[in-house]
Amino acid sequence: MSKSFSVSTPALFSFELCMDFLRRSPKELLHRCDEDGVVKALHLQGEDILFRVTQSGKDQLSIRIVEGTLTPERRSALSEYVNQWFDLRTDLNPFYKSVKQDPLLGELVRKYRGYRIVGQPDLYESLVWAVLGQQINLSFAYTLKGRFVETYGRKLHHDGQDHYIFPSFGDVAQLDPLHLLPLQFSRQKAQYTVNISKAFAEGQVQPHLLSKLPLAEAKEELMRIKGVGNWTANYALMKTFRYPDAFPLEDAGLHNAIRNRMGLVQKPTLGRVKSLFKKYRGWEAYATLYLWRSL
DNA sequence: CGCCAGGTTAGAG
DNA sequence: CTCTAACATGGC
Repeated sequence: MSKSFSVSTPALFSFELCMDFLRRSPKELLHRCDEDGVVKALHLQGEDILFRVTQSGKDQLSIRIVEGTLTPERRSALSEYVNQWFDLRTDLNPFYKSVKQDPLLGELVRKYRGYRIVGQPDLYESLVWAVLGQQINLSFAYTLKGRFVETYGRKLHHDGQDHYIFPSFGDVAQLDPLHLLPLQFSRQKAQYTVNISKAFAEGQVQPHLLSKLPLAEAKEELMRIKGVGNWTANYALMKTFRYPDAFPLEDAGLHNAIRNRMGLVQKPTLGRVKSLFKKYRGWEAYATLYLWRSL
């Protein structure tokens, strides 16, 4: 069987802009970018595989298995993964039309035409990553994630390079939070990380059930975990299940972007952000994405 | 005594 | 309901 196959891409999709996002930190261990594409390791149906995504033609992505076998089941799972990763099923036309004249977003959607939310298909990884990023700069967050992944994740060697797979919640659930302190986790981050892992391991959070709930209820479920507040729940639901109306309202970066674009001296209040976002109803996640991009 | 960063919790008022 | 301290450390 062939080692590669194609996935077709919609109108208004820019692989390059999504690649820019994937390239944003040199400390990222969970995928590796080069000039043409991205390589990622994944645990899929009982086997660790390594695959590479590149653009092939105007409206297609090519997926090639670098290590592992490509069965028909795996092919369809990978195709689904890539669709979800790059959000290929969303039609951006209605959004672009509605913000054409918008003072905050009009210019941004023209400048970053085709940019899509690069998702995080794994809810567990989304939540842990959000906790690691709480209240610290992104660079340090990547340092913490790198140590966590190197210490508790799995490693795939290929062609002289290491590729990492995110730790499993079952393994992390058994850790005493104290074990994470040497990685320079704060006590809080350590406790929150183990809390999340336990919630998954003990079945309190079941992603496939959660994804069927309305946003408010899904958020409520996630926020029962100590360490997952409104910001984190929104962030994870936006990145993993792509609730179009989920967005981290309290996000400092979002506030800075609004301040910059509106020429404000101070960051907007929560009420102001809420009211500004009313006109983006149903596209809050994408409005947030483009504002983040402007930073 | 420098301030803010892709926040959250517990406790006080 | 709103306000505050504590959490740990890097980057500018």
